[in-house]
Amino acid sequence: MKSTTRKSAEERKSEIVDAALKLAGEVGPDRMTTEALAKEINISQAGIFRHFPTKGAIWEAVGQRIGKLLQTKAVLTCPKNFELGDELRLAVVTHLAFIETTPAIPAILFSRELHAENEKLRAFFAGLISSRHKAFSKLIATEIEAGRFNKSIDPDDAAFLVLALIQGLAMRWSLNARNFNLADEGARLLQLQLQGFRIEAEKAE
Amino acid sequence: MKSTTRKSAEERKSEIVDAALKLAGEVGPDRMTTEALAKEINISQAGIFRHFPTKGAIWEAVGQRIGKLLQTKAVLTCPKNFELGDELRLAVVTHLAFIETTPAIPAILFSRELHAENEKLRAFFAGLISSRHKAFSKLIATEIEAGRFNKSIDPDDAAFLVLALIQGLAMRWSLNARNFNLADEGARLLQLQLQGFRIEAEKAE
DNA sequence: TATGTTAGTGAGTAATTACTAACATAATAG
DNA sequence: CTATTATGTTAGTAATTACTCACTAACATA
Repeated sequence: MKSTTRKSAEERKSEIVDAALKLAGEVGPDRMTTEALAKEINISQAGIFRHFPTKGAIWEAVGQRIGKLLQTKAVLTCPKNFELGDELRLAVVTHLAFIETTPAIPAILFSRELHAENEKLRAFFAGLISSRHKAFSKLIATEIEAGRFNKSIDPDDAAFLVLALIQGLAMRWSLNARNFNLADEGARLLQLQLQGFRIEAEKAE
Repeated sequence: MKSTTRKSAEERKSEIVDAALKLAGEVGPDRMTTEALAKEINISQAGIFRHFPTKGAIWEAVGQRIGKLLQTKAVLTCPKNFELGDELRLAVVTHLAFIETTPAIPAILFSRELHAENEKLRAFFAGLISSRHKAFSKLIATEIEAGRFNKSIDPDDAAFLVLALIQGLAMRWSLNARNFNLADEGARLLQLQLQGFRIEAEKAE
């Protein structure tokens, strides 16, 4: 196996990022070595460094990729004709479904790479999360203006609760070896969460 | 510095665990090497292994220590004479204050050690969290029975929301370089969270 | 004081891993 | 067809790090 067809740098780069995303989810971000990456796409370990100068650069590319995916998924599913007031729920469930198909996301969020080694990556993810927070906050503000949510609620704080719901759930999912359905569990909890925001909670009985 | 007074194994073990807890919070759990540990308590690196057979064993001891501390703090502060209905809030704020003084906890929760390398440690922390969940659930059930919380609420789910609040907040704190007050932020968010559970939320105007 | 035990050390080892250097060949432009 | 460039390989290196081993000195006590 010495000579086969070669791929363009662009294509290879993309392959490497794909593989990184896959392995980060499967074996964990900190066990994703350049060796493992190389094996995954059938090139030599040194070959990786033809396309990325450092491993950190691979992580940054992975961050970018996740950012794009998140946006794509969010945009793709959002403009459907859902009854007003369900946009928030839709956004959250979409997000959870995305996490479920891309388990590397919480894994990276819990990784040493992000928390200790790669300041750039940390800042990038902090930005991603912040932008989600803003989006949730805006949706909640809309609900309040429409008189569906209690107007004493601070949209930013409420958005933090919703974000925490997602992150806390992701953490539980991770600690429990991903052995339950994220989107289902999330939908149920969100129901309870949003009920607390509503102006006329259907108080049973 | 060749010979000084020696310490008992018990004492040294305790010192090592203390140092591990400290360093895990300061430099991160996965950067806490046996070398760093040894330096922290002024013995040789090899000396560490007189007291623990493997590094994993140190982590397990750290887990135990955290478990004990958590229990101590929780027990110490709980039986005060707070107005009924504030026990839950007290429990959460106490927990957050504890995390704030022991930042190794969220750090460990996000560590590779826990998520990929040390199944025993993962199980231990999963157990810790589970027991907190049960405690919260019980407190919430009490509130429901007392007619202060909406009786349509599932105590387990509500407890998950409260736990998620803590964990999500801890994660934000971690990602933001711990640059805000955990307990304060938590108290405010909890207010909003619990307001949603109450039977007579003070709907402003 | 002799003796066994235990805490501690200094020097090393094996494994891992990001990264490099020298060389090789496919693709491609002139 | 040839020269160049881009993609790839093989074989390393330096650093890190958990862990071992042979040995020593402090301590207890018979």
